[in-house]
Amino acid sequence: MSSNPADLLPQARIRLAALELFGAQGFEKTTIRQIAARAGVSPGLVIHHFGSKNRLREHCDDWVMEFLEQEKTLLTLGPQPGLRDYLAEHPEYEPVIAYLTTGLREGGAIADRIYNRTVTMTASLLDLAEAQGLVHMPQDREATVAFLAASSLGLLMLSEQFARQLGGQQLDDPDVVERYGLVAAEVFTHGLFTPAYLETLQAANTTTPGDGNERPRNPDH
Amino acid sequence: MSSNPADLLPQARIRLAALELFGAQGFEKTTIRQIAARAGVSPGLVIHHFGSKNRLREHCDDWVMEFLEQEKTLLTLGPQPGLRDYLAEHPEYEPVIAYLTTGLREGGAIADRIYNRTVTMTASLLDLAEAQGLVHMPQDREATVAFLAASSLGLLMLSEQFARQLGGQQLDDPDVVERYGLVAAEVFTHGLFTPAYLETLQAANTTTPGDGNERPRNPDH
DNA sequence: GTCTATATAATGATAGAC
DNA sequence: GTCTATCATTATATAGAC
Repeated sequence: MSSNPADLLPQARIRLAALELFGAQGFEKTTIRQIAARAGVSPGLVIHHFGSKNRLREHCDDWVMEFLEQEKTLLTLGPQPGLRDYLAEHPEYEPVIAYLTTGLREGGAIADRIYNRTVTMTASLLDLAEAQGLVHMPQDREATVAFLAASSLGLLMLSEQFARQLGGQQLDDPDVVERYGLVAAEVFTHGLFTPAYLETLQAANTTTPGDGNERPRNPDH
Repeated sequence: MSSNPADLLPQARIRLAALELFGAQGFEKTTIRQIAARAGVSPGLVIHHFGSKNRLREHCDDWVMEFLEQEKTLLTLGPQPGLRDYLAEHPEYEPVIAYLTTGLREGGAIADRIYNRTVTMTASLLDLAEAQGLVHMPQDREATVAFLAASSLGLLMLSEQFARQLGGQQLDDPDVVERYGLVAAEVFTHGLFTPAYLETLQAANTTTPGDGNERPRNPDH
């Protein structure tokens, strides 16, 4: 991620190449030969430095998580107006975002780490907003954080389909950013359903659950 | 999916075995030999009936989408109280849900089909709710539908991490269902942020975007 | 540290007997 | 339709020269 890849030492070039390929193609579809070719070294050197393909993945995982610790802003970015310009100023973030997205999709250890990191970040941002009186916190704070974290990361995982429906191709396309930003703001400020909706749901929760009648009342659909 | 797998014809057993394995392990990690073993046939017969591993996947895709057309309720299910009992009554849905989740994660053709189907379903449900006066629709209806569809499917893709944080293991665990249901109802009814939040965001959108200052105002984080 | 050459294993797909 | 046997390819990982 530092300046020119050709200036990096072979070991760093290998890690960078692996990071980019894992993020773009996924772990399974990426071969050691591809990584070696992109890094400009032999396949044998990849194994010599990292032991195995799996250990190379772990190194990439650690590297990305450490990168996120230093660049805390990255995990707070959603499809809001500033995103496009922010990414334009920091082109070295793109492979990291691809790695995060692919890592979440593939599951495994890195997905848990990203999710947990997002939860922590979301919680502190929510604390900040609450301290400024900008939020009226639901009773279940932990569930709120979980819901927000899963929603934002879920949107990232579905960014391709989401952006396409909104007339763009990427999450940071201007049209996508504007339309999503306005809707999210509206929904998260005024809500989407009338209070009558909430009352029927709460009534269903206090009565016998599982009779099947409360299903259509789910506000998530 | 019909009664006992042993009663099915070999071709149907192969399709069922492939569906379950693709959903549980993903397409890449599943081998033709595994499918054949689970279906109780030889690897050669798998190819003889479906031509190739990729064509077998396409058959599974088509089968699942057709299944969804008949069982429309399935795609409207979120982690609400009725889910657990509903799935208990229909154990044959579990492999389908796993296939949907894994298919969304792996991307490709099936992910688009699932997303588009969810959008259609979400739109009609929103229409229904609006007709009953239960929803105050944002200006951008299409973006609202896209947001709701991506949110619910994103939650499905992250159900493992989400459920774990809420003290469960699956999306349909009682604790998870109850806590999520209440928070979602609260957020989607009353909203999460104060109107001041919305005003600052709209002000940022009408002025010059991309100065970086409107980033922390994103209500999604 | 870096390379070439190769061992070893597993996979998707084919061929042909029954 | 169903099987066994096998081909051809590709992958990770190793061994050893330089």
